[in-house]
Amino acid sequence: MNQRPPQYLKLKHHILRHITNGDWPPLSRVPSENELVSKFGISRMTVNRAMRELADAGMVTRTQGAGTFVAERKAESAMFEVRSIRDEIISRGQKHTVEILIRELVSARPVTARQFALPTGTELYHSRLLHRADDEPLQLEDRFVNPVCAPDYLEIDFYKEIPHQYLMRTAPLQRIEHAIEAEAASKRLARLLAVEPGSPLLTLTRRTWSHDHVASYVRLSYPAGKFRFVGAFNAGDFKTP
Amino acid sequence: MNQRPPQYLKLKHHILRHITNGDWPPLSRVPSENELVSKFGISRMTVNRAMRELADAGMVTRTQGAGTFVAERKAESAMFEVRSIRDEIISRGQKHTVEILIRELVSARPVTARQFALPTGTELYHSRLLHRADDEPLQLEDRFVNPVCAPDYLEIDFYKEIPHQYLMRTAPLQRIEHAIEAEAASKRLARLLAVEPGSPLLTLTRRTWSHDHVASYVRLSYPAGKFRFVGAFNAGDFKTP
DNA sequence: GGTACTAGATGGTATAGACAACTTTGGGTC
DNA sequence: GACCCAAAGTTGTCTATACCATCTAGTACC
Repeated sequence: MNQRPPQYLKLKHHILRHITNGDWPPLSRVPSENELVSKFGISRMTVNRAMRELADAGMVTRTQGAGTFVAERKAESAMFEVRSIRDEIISRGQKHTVEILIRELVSARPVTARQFALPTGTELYHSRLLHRADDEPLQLEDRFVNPVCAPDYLEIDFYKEIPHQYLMRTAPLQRIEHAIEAEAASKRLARLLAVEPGSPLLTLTRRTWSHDHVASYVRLSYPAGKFRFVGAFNAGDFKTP
Repeated sequence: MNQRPPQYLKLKHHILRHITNGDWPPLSRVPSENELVSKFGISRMTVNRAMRELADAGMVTRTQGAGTFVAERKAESAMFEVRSIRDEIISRGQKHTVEILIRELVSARPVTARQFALPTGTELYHSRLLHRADDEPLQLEDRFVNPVCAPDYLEIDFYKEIPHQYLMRTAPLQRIEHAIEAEAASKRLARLLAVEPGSPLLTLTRRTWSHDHVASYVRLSYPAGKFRFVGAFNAGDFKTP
């Protein structure tokens, strides 16, 4: 009757599949424990464990008496949140403006293609935006997007919805890879960010996965002193009453 | 019989207290589920839930057939791991050397005292170490330590055990706060790290908590191009079999 | 001394049932 | 319509039991 993958894991994956496929959109209702009990013929304790672990992972939210619902913000749980630069600027009380420098369809160069694990020459969307806070350049965003994961990426009105928001909405995020480093500004970057050539920049490189493909590869560059990445981590629950 | 805090939480906190107090050192054995069942008069399923959640949080490790044991590496679970620079260098296949520049007891200046939430003038340990990889400066480590949390900090043989290891071993880590930024090298930093003044540095600032106090405040500076922080994050389990 | 096996201990999962706490809903009353 | 209240639905917790998989220690054997 019960086979190698435990029942609670099978149920977890069943739920996850519906969520990441998109047929259970954010905020929609997940079947109640008793419904799942009768549908899958497993006990309620087992269903409860599966749902509780999904809630711990932040995929669903549960409310006693109300029900279980697909969570909206999926990937923003880990430290060094993938936060929208627009939200960042606005929450500082500054004015956010964005300038579109590039928006095109390109053939992947070897170095870029390798990031996507795709053959050289594959067509990719490419955008380059400059974000300003109170009219001062804050972030230069150079982004490549896999057309398979976001077919109408070039059609977005970047002035209304920045790429980050679009991708979060469209593609169910599976994995994120970060690298943060410091570098000296090249002449081109210095000109765009209004700093001296050779002055320090803070650069975040990020790859995201969706539907088991690399969905995007982006480089975010900030002038030193104007931005920093922060995060916190708590061990266990660590309250000792 | 059962009161407001659920039984499984009471048990979790009971175990956690023994671990953070230090009377159950790392790798020591935690009572088996059946022992806890008879000791606390609760059912095994409840004990199992408590222990499973502690294992998920990384506080203990469990092995079927063997038992449950206090985990050794407590805080290295979050992304942007708190990894020892020595391990980092050695795992790159380079030679690690460390030079002790400062090792002293100081009265906290206002800006430092504020980081510790302590009054100005409180005595703190201060150390400054320079780590080299294959004789090239890689990291300058400027560290303040709360004597309450690590009384014999100044007595360590930094050549054998770098501060990071000592602190991990001594103080049960409760919380970590990070900030990563880029900066231009001051003359002093440039000289120590063997770079040009004004050239880009990557700087990590970190505070750690232990026993409900700020235990340490450290600034780690790296020459640009020689180091970067990497991390990854997976949503849910996200395998969809 | 070394090796192979076995019995016991331990954690991993699952069940059926129960009660409690909480939310929503619908009906009844004013 | 506005309000109150009871009923139904949902999640949170807990129990007692069961069977299985794995590891350990001790024993018997060579």
